Amino acid sequence: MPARPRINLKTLAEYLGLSITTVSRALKDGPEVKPDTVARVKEAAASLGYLPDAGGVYLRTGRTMKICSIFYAPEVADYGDAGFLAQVEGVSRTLETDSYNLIVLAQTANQSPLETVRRVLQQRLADGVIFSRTTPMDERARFCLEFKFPFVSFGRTELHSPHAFVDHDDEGGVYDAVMRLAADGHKRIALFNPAGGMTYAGFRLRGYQRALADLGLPWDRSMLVTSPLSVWASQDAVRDLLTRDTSVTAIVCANQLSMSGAMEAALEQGIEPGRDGLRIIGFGGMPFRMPFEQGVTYYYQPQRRDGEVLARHMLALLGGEPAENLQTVLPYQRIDDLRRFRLDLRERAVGRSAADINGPTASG
Amino acid sequence: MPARPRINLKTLAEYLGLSITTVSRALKDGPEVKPDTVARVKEAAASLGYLPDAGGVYLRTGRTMKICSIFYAPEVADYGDAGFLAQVEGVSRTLETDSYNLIVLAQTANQSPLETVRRVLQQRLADGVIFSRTTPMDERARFCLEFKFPFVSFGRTELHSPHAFVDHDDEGGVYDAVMRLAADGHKRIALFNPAGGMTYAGFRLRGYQRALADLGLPWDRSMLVTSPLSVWASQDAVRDLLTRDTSVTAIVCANQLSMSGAMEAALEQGIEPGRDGLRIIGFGGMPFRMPFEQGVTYYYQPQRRDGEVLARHMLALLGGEPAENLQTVLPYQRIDDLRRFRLDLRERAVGRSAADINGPTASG
DNA sequence: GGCATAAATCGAAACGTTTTGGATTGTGCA
DNA sequence: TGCACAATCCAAAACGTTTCGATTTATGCC
Repeated sequence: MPARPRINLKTLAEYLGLSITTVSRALKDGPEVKPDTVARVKEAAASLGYLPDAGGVYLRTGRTMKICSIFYAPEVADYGDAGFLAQVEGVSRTLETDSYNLIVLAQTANQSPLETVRRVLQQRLADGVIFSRTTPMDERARFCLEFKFPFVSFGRTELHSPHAFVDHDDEGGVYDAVMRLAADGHKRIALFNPAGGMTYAGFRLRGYQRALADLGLPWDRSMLVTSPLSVWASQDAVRDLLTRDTSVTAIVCANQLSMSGAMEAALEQGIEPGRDGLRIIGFGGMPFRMPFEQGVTYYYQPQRRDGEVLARHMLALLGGEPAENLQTVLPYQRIDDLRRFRLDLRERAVGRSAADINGPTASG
Repeated sequence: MPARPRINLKTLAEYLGLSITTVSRALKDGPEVKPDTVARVKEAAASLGYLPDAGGVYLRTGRTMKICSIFYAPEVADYGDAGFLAQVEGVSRTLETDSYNLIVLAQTANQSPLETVRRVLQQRLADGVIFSRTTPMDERARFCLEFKFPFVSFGRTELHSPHAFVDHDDEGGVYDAVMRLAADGHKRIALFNPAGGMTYAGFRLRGYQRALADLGLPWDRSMLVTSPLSVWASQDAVRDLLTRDTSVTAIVCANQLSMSGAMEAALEQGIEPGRDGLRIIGFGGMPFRMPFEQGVTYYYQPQRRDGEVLARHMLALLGGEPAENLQTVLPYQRIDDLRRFRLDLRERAVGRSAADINGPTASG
């Protein structure tokens, strides 16, 4: 093992001719320490390069100074990143402002969602956890609430107990999408929702039904497609839909993978995706290139900004803020011209300003 | 903070009527502990749910039981993941077999590569570090060698001191690509190499030049394109090439983002990418859909398997294995029919076997 | 100068685990 | 039974930091 940092509280105390206690207290702005002494201690610590040893702090206080973010490997690792790493960057950069570091754990296909969270708590891997793909009665949320393990979910639950979350306005997004499609003359609009019983699917269905009701359009159950969100599964599901119902003229997709799958399926059926064929609208955090982009509308969630909000809520939670105050529903940013948007992203990338990359509606 | 696990060495020792020392020794198969006692202690530990407290272990031994993997945010987070999360899954799953956990850190655009590594060491965030995008005289590798900080690089350096690495056979891959293009009649073959002075660019250039020499084709410097690897930068660079030289019939691209960029640029010039127009070959770990796939050859690096090898080298290094024995160059797996390959991946995904997803040449 | 009080600093113990070296117990032989 | 040696177990200290409560120093008043 490499040598330990040579400066610890003991050496610092010896250097200053003070006790370890006083030095520790001074570094934490203890009110019973003379301001003179505080300044002297801090100056010496800075000039000697003292860094607190996280292990010592943990053993005494029980605080690991780590937050764990869990990603669902089958969804992310095989088919491309839907923005998780952008979120990781946002989370970790924000945590660092409070000396926290982010641990990333993969939940593989053969693990239950709860197993990974349980492990984080049992092994004291982190002071709190961030997880997504929430369900209405999410067992992880219930576990964390029961054991008082701090967490911020990316997505809501329907639990009565308040807890911290960051989510997007799925109901509003789908409502907007359907209203716009209807304004373009579409009457046979399908909704593609994710399989897995996630909470956000409910919000999306609600937005869909509300828009239909407001439009005076009938609610036709066969217009609801439910499927896992891989390109392949999406392609299958949309193929089925288009085969059994040729009157469908538009699909509101769950994410960009399912948008790609829907485009593939349309091509298979000899239908051109886009404004003149099958109209495709979708959601997501990574506007990378899809088979077709013209006539595609994309509801964008800037994941880096999302990550920052997640981290801020987590820090506030750890600082004692009540969870009721840490519940944020962020708007989607609608992109009607994906190509233009990606060009804009490109120009901003040249400027290399991370804050700008989050888009003009970033209010974080 | 949540309560600490209630079972520690003290409670276990009291339960067994032994000293803390003996219990600790027994759990580690200490040779001076009676086999009877060892078995008794282990059984009690298992049934009472004893888990060692990582903080206590760290404070005494200096071992954090964590490995840190650093990703370069601008390359990964903005433009989509080139397989990093698949690698994360492979690394973390393999580390877990030795009770290690993976920390993922983002190196942002305004940080130097060394800064993140230095921080990991100074703050004792991990026992070792994994980083990629190595340069020939990589300052991170030199730093780690100087301070004896264990590391495994994903990519080689040209440093004299031996160190552990996992890399792909870039020279062999490009050699193979050029030979095959030549066998198809191509004589004006461009090489698209990454900007940034990374070691692997040298290997690729070497493979390119060696193939040309073996083929008796002239080495024309204008056939070498160097650019950052975003879709946008790639598109620009290939546009420049095609504008100034219309005789180019094939490009060996650095990764699939640059393949996409090259396809975009070809389309701009009214050239059809593929077997009858501009032939495009590339490398990468994430065979997601590109604008064109017919006539495209893809040298695939299965990142999950790569991650497993990285983790095994790291564990061996920490276990005292000399770095000279931990240097692995993995072959690329050539995919001539991307569409077929993705269908195969899909079928395997249905089977949900992670080992199979790495492909038939996985020798890991 | 002595006393009371406040300000400032300090010693000791705690957190969980590992490891060195000592103490205790068991065994074999004269 | 006593001695020497091996097997087995144990006490104490270390790691770095925080925090409780005690001790020391400084200040103001009579």
